[in-house]
Amino acid sequence: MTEIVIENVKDFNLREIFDCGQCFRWNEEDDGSYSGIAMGKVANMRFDGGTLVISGTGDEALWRDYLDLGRDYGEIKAFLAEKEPRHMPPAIADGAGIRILRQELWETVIDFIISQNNNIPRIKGCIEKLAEITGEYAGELRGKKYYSIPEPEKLASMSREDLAPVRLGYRDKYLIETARRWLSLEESGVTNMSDEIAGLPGVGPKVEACIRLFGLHDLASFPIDVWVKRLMNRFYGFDENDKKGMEDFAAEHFGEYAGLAQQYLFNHIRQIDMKTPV
DNA sequence: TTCCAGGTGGCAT
DNA sequence: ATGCCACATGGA
Repeated sequence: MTEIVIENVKDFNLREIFDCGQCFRWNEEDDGSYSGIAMGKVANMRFDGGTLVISGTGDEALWRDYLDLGRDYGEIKAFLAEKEPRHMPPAIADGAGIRILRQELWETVIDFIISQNNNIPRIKGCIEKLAEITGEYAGELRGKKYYSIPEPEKLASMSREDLAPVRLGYRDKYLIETARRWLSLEESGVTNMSDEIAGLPGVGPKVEACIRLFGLHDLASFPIDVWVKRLMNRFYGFDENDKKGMEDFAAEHFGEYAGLAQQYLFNHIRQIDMKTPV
């Protein structure tokens, strides 16, 4: 059990990073630290006064990359607040420690196919159960066993009956078909999967945008879901079905960091509506 | 009971 | 190109 200590970490908050809907496999412990699994490595993270302590498996380089510690988020926040001074500053203040993780592509494909027409607690439950019955055992931490997300080969070999305990609903067939498509793409020599995301079964415009943002770290990608429609209406006056208008606005005002802007705003409006339900 | 959740695919205009 | 609607599941 190694312990990694990283000091002088800025623009960083574990809850805002792990509980903002970009990932689904990290959970808060009673002591305020977070435990979870990524890239097959199990770890616990605690953060206090600019010092990040990571215990478990995986080396420092791996976690630095995953947490995107090489990027200056302060610079991006200043850029966004300057480009859109009306609602961006309070949104940034609400989630000043948000970062976009560098997650594995295949996992985000699985995650966001499951996310469609679903809510975050149930998405987490489905992914947990999927890993438990189809993934590889990855280790134990604080009395809890962790399992990795199944590889495409594994998932492609499963039937809907096999996946029934995961309670995926109608999404089970999308996962299986996507795994099979993924395999055949690999077998036909496709190396750049980023061109193949659109067109996978169960992947429409919104899921594709999430995969680009969270799985390919394309910070310009701007996913539009029910919450974003709500906020674009409330903050900027858009009709809720004017997706094109919202995309143009995001590109114009948030530019290459539209996806990060989306995360600040998404987090912000959820904070508001959780506290004061309409 | 009905509505909703980080929507998509299929089918009808 | 745009507008409906069924789709599984579980919590409010």
